[in-house]
Amino acid sequence: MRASQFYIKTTREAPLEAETISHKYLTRASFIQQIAAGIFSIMPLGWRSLEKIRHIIREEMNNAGALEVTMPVVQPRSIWEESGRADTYVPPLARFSDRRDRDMVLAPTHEETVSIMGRYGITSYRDMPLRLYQIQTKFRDETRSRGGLLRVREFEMKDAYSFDADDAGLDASYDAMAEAYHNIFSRCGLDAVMVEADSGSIGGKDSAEFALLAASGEDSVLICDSDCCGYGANLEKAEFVKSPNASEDPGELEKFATPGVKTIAALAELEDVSSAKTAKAVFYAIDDQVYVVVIRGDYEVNETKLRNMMGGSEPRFATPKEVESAGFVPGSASAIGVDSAYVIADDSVVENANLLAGANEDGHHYRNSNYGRDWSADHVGDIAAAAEGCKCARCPDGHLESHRGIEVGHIFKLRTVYSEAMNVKFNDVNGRLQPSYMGCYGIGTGRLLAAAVEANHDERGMMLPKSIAPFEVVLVGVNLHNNEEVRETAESLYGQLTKAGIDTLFDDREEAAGVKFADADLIGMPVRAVVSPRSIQNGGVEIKHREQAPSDSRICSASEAVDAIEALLGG
RNA sequence: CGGGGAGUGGCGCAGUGGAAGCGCGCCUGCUUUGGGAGCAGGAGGUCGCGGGUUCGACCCCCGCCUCCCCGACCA
Repeated sequence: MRASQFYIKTTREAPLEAETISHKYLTRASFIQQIAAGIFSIMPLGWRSLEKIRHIIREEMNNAGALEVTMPVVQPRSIWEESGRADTYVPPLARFSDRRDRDMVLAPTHEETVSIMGRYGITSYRDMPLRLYQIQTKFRDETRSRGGLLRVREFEMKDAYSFDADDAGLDASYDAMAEAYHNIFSRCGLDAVMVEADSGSIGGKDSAEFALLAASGEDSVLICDSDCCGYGANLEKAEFVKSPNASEDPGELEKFATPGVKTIAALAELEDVSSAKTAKAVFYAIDDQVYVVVIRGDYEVNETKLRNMMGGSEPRFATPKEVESAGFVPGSASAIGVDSAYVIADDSVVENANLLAGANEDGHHYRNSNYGRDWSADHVGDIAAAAEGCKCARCPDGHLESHRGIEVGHIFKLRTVYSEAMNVKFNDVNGRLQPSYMGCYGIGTGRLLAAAVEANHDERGMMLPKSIAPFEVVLVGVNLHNNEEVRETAESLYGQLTKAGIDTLFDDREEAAGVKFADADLIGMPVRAVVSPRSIQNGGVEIKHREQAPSDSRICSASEAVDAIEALLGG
């Protein structure tokens, strides 16, 4: 492609609203253009990168036995009523009425339509496995979009769905997809880690997300630092082994004055002990019932674990009013002596003796509170959030490292949630009607591109991996328009590169050399070849990799340039 | 939805109750060509929208819209 025939309009400055690196670079390099909050157009350069991503995805999906389809973005609301998600989907469905006043929605995902597609033809266990995928636009009316393409409202996603006759089949489909995902990310040059994830309120048993570790990520991911177990999970899901306090005999419950002490940190400091020697009480409302949640002072509550333990309803912080009317004194709260309270306890407070706890009296706490003797709970379990340094639950020596990650893919075992609701049923070997076992598998293509930029850039611009860069090579001509030898050499090299099947951008614009170099760095093609009076004087063509400094470039003769460039590209 | 910030040429920004400016970009010509060039001449703005105050509003007042950041939320 000749740059003079293409649409490249780079800018020196990014728009005011761009804050993340990927947003700035993708905008400055004219890959994307913002139209509204969380809504973008894709420009020719961005399109090329996305097209390469799509191509890789298609190949891997096809290899995994999935068939490509397209399902509508605009859907009748009635099918969402059938699945039961018309009113429960969060964020809210974007709705509108058509001219006949029918209720329509913009699809945020496609379980409903794929279920309809599946039930059309799946009548026997012999019809499965069936794996379908599409690369399609979604619209989610997020309460807040952010970070350029990292989190948007309208976006393109590859979503795949599997139908199987039983759990074993679902496991096989899920594993096939997980393998395809590993291949996709690796072929995109991205080091994405697969970590366990919570399956969310939609149910299902297993779920995993693929995260690209990057400081700008929204996700917290915990990964075991030991080589032996490979355990990783996102913050919502992460398990860990709690470190017990030194065991001691129960002491006598003793109330003491703690004027002005409102926090665990202050309490621990006053008594000169670790916060692990305290019991912390926090207040949640679940289905409008107020609970006091008691956890050891050095841990935080994991609301997802809490939700799952309590049956799936979303917990929220209780209001001060609710806390008071339940009989608690914030700052000095505990479950001790509040008989009417609903109590949830993390196992960390159950197993450790002689903790400092609130006395439910302003300015007072207890020493030596012990579970079972001084108070008890209605529910006990693991509701603690894992954090950096916690002991790994899967291996003896490992500890968890905390990372920020960008969620670029997510796979779920849905099982029969949708097939029951949407009536995707088949006759099994015994002739009995069974719901199909479904899975769903998503990759955000735009987010993948943005994540790749977040993970691969320097101060001059993007450094996209060759498999997804808009071009593999940029051929810069300097003095093309007034130097016959330069022009002939460059044109000839461009022809050879094209013939060799190397995706080349030939910068034949009438721009100053500095402009072309700056653009090449910003767009970040993996290899740069320069033909100029100087390079010819030095023996031919100057080549360098994007990751090399200009001073590390080298000269090769025009005849060996294609081979040298291929070598630099690496395979 | 709560908190904070911002809307002035394509982009980044300044600005004053009395004739809308600067840098970059853009157009023409000439000169240039190794890190976003030089000279000269040009084009381009409903100062977010609607009301109000005023002889006069980009500026002051009221209402609204939009965008960004933090939080909440995120099958």
